[in-house]
Amino acid sequence: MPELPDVEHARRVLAERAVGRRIELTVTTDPGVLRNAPAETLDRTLRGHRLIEPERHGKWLIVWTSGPAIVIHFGMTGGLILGEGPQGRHRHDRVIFELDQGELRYRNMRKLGGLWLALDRQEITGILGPLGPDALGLGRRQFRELVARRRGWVKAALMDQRFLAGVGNLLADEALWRGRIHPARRMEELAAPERERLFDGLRTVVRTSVERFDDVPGMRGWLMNVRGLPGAACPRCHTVLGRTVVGGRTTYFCPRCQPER
DNA sequence: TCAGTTGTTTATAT
DNA sequence: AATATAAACAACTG
Repeated sequence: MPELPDVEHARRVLAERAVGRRIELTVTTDPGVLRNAPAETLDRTLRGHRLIEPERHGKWLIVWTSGPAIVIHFGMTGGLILGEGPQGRHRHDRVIFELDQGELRYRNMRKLGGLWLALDRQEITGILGPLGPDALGLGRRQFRELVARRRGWVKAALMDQRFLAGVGNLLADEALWRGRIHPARRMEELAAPERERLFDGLRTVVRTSVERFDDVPGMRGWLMNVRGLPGAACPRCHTVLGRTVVGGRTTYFCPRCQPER
């Protein structure tokens, strides 16, 4: 589930275990994931710098060093692995940062997403593009303001990174299911209590999935745990789930808990 | 062989 | 100006 929780997990691992380490060598085994600098530049620019506290905005990870920053997006199949050494390397480890102690690997099977080099915050802003507020720690009032100026399908809004940063297909379905809102309802037609339910569902889903990263998906009683299974039923009322497409993505919902109107 | 997959960008249409 | 849709990217799995 490379959505906000995965990226936040990676950020915490780095913060706890990699801050202070020095990059000795950057090995690029697949230049296809480098988006704005050739492998040689990446290595030359980063070499000798130490990792400092990383940041996250939505699904973007910003790995700061004492010099430039590495801007990382996981796409659908990416992640970071902190290893003790070269053992355990995988063929989808596309870039490897050899540290003075251990190594950091950017693994990405499908190569959507990638890795950027940025020299300052302004460059990072340009790489990230327009992003809404981060979904983790989003306040209720802020959410109300956001919703007030959005029209169209509610699920499309949740997944729109310019509206709200960090929520993808699975989290959007989960939040809607929790809030008992049909994914194809229109934002401007949601009544005030429905908007509050949506916020509550979103907050619970984002917070819980960040704190219990290892169990997501797979958490009992969650939509994620059953979506896609043949004959899957709503964990709440056991009605057979509905399946449709919203915002271009396969969408699961409970026809009973989340009525169309 | 075919359909499907957690994400984003681009083009096109409304 | 926003929003909706589809295709493309790419590499797998069932």
